[in-house]
Amino acid sequence: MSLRNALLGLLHAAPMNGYAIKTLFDESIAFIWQAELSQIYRELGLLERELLVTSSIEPQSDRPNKRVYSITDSGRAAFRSWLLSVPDVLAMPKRDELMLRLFFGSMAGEDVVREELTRFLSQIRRMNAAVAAPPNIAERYPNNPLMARADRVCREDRYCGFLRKRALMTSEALIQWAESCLEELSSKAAPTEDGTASSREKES
Amino acid sequence: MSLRNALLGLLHAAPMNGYAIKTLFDESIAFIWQAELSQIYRELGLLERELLVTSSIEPQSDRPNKRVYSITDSGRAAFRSWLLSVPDVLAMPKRDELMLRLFFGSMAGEDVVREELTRFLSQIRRMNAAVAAPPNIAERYPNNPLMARADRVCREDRYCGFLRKRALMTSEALIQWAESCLEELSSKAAPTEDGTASSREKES
DNA sequence: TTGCTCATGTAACACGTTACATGATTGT
DNA sequence: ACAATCATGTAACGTGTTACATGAGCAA
Repeated sequence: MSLRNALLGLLHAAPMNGYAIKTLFDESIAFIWQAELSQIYRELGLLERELLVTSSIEPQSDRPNKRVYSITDSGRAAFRSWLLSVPDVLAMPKRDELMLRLFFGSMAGEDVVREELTRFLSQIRRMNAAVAAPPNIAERYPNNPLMARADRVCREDRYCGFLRKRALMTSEALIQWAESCLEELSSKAAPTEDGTASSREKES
Repeated sequence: MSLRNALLGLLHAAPMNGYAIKTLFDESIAFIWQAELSQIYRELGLLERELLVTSSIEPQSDRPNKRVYSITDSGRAAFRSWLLSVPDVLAMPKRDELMLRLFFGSMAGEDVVREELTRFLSQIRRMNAAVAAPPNIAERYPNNPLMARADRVCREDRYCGFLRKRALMTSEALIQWAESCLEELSSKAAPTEDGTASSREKES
């Protein structure tokens, strides 16, 4: 139900075609929600069938025609009713492959775990930097007024500020965590000169 | 691909029936991975068809019979190859309903956002407490040696320690974040005596 | 000429959720 | 009497991913 409401929420601001929505997802709310183009097209089709949006073809000469979607009154109503009804559970369950891998870490061995943590760390550092100093989106899409507007609105919006802060705080916590794990791996069991205790031990 | 490897990993330790696996998921790795019973049964069926596990019926008199699954050699091989091949991307994309709701916070209004943050906070505090002082699982399943063993192994395992630490650090960061958001909501815009600036503003 | 951007879509598959059916035993 | 636990499963639906097809214009 969330992708559909993301779409309705974006269409609430302005009529858009699927491709533009995908760009918005990727550029402005990538760390909140993301979706594949095929998924967006499918969901837009469903929304149209349910009369929550309507579409019309906007012809273009040099480029492929656009199918531009607009939200309807019942779409607005559906979005509002989703937005205003607070769900009971807001702490979402986690399914994270790295965690699963770590859970079986003693079977994987120290080297593999170190490699995984190192990669994870560099990826989180990159996204932390991207959130701390967000690139100017408007500059990169000079002929796209939607992007410029979305960028400006989000920079000023109080709740978008909350989201940036959350991304910053969690990524910093994860950086600290991964660093501390790597330190512990280096400090203990690094020198295994004698053959008694190697990194991987078999379970009973 | 991850659920199947979670199953193979658990069966690596001991043969088990679907229901017991579900219990393990819920009690010991709930904050790492979770799955519905129907999903587990389906995946076990697929694994059996692909000869990565085998099953046999263990008759019981007073309770329904058990279908106990064991991992095969090719299952062990498949698990190992998954475990040892480090994927490129380890920082998983987030799809979090609360974040999406916050993104549209100015349309939802301050009261709704406050309610959402408050609920989120209490849920995260609860899970933080559960990780900080994990309940004794072995006590609650006195006739289940698998649970007792899983509990003991996980308490001693270095990588399970990493996982607990991660859950602690991220939940603490989220608690701080939600508290700071609620504070900001209370401090600013709490007294709106004059009608000039209300909490919700319409977009242009 | 190779590949990127813009643009729309289909098909198949993988993974996750919800509801339902069945039925004995045990605890409140 | 009612609910929970133990136990296995099916069916339908919802959501996310990957691969493919098509095609013009533009830049290195």
